[in-house]
Amino acid sequence: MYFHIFVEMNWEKKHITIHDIARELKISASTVSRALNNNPRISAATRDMVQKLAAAHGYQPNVMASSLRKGRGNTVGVIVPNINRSFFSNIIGGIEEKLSGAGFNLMICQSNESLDKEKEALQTLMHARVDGIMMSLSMETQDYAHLEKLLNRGIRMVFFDRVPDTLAVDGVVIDDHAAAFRITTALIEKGYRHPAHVGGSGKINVYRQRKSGYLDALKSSGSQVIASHITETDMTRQGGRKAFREIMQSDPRPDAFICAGDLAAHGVLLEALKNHFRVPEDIAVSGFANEEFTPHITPPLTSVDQKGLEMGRQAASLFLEQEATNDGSRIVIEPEVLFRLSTQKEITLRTE
Amino acid sequence: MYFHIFVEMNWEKKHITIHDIARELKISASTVSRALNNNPRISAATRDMVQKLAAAHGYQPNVMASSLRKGRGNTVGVIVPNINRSFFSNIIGGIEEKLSGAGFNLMICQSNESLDKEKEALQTLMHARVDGIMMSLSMETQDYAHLEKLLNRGIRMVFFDRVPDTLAVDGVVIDDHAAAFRITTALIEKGYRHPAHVGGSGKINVYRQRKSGYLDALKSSGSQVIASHITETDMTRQGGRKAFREIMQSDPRPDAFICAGDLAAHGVLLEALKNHFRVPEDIAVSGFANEEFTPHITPPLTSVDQKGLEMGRQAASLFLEQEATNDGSRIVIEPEVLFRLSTQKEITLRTE
DNA sequence: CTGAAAGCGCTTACAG
DNA sequence: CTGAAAGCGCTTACAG
Repeated sequence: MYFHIFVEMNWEKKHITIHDIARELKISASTVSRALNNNPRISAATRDMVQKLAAAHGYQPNVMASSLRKGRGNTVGVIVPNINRSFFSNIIGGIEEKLSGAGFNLMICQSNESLDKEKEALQTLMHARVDGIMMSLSMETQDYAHLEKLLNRGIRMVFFDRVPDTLAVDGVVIDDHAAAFRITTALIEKGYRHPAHVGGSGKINVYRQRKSGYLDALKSSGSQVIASHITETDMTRQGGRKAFREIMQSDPRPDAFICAGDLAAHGVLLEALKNHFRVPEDIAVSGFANEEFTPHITPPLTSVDQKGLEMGRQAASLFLEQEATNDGSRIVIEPEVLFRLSTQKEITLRTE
Repeated sequence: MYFHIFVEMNWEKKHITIHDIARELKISASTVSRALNNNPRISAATRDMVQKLAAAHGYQPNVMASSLRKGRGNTVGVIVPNINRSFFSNIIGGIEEKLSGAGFNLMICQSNESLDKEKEALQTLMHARVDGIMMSLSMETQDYAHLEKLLNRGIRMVFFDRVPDTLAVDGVVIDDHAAAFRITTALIEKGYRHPAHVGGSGKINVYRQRKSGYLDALKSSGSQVIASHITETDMTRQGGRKAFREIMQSDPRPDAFICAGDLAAHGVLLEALKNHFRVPEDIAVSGFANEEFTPHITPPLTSVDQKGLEMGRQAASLFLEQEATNDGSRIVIEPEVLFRLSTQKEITLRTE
């Protein structure tokens, strides 16, 4: 009786190995290993026999052992600025979807927009012997020496959204320029005369793209570029409020704010309302990223769907297809502009 | 020359092992291993010598090898309903902070509030041979058989926020009852006569607690409990809108809505405004979870800070202290109610 | 098609 | 205080 219980507990606790299966089937562990891995040199009969017994015992390969032996762990590291922004968590969802199908696990790190934390995360991931790294740069990351070092060591890397522009690395981005261009053009067509631009740091590629999309739209519609209508800010609500106050000093005053981020756009919006401007009648506001809150504020905020899920999937595919070298291929995804009430000039007049 | 280059490349590519260090120092690999792990039986002199050389070479232990040998991987699995809710991402932040200090890595999975995905995640984590699991139940999880199985196998588990109430497991929760009690009491004191309650599924512990906090507050303030003022909904904006319409049918009408979630509260708020009620003058609305958007909508929404970071830290500490068995200890954290404009009755009268 | 053997890099009784 | 040896569970040339 006691013995029985003891055996049962062992059943529960002890993991079954290929040797257990081999012994039971009176074949070698090598054969079991091959059968389990669908090695073509194994007869169909033994393969099926092995796989059946393995399934019956609920055999699970010890990933540490196989990783150690194979020299790679089937894990990929992911670094995002922040996990709780819907854009990035969607990307992670897309990556996970593709990669877990291919048998990879994810190790997720946050840089919190800090270069030091980014380096730290890289450190951790290399330490964990990941098979590759998928990441988006932190805002602070201007210099790519730490990334080059890894690339030179032959580490597989794929970047998404925020890509080191001077490095020939694989990456997937959205067409930021097109999104900003489309918004700006649309607002001009709706009758807004002087769209302003609240951008992010010019050191960051995506923000440069958004700004140049805005500028090109002004030019191609024959509008004047007014220097005092263009500013840079950190992408916070506070930054947006400040940007609004500053830009509204200028003459002529703008009647639209194309913002490179949703938080800044929301700041602009709140400050505009606070100063008794009507949105969208007097002033239009648009953001970027389609954060969860954007459709639910008053008025709902025009923004850009950056296709995070899609981006994650594509980045993962790129990673899977990637050969030993990064050859600098770029996938560009079309963003979708979501026009909402905050840019809908004179809607009441429409019904006439 | 060529040879030199070859050597250099090897330097970059090949990971250095304890044997390399042993050879260079003319000692055994055992000693190197012990020195690196600060084994007290090693002389200070050799320890320092080894550690110095290891540092100089940038030695990094192969975690797969040590995991395989030790039979555990220094990884803990984390399952949350959803990674992009600020509450849960804060919890993850707290867990990471404590656990990475103790040398653990995190494997993060999302259940998406689905029991099936929760089981799948558990499967994945066991497969990866994690040393333990920290999790919050999915909304769908009513039956705990899958968890009991793991517990019986001796898997270390710590739960946070949504804890299986019939199992004697370690967990950390907030005092949901107290938060709901405090809000309800405060609203009654502010002059709201008939607070209604928009709750979540009664099958879930946290929602039961919030409801009973509401009920107890009514009782202790001598208010009447009106059955038609109490409803259950999924915690979406749509659910909140529907709940508002339903409850407003009843007689007497409520003049306040204590909601068990922020999205539902926002739905209530939007529907109230749409129907030309003034918030907070005619109707007060409060939420739960202090989601990012709550301070920024109009009017700002009273909500409850669930102390995610703190909860994550405490859960991680519990995990680290935990002996082989789950003994069912519960840590209860005090939430903080953040009163905002949405529950601020007759603020204009205040100034008289 | 199958097996015996070596080895991935570490840790840890065992011995001294 | 240190070393030789075994072994964690797998994979994979090598041999047949």
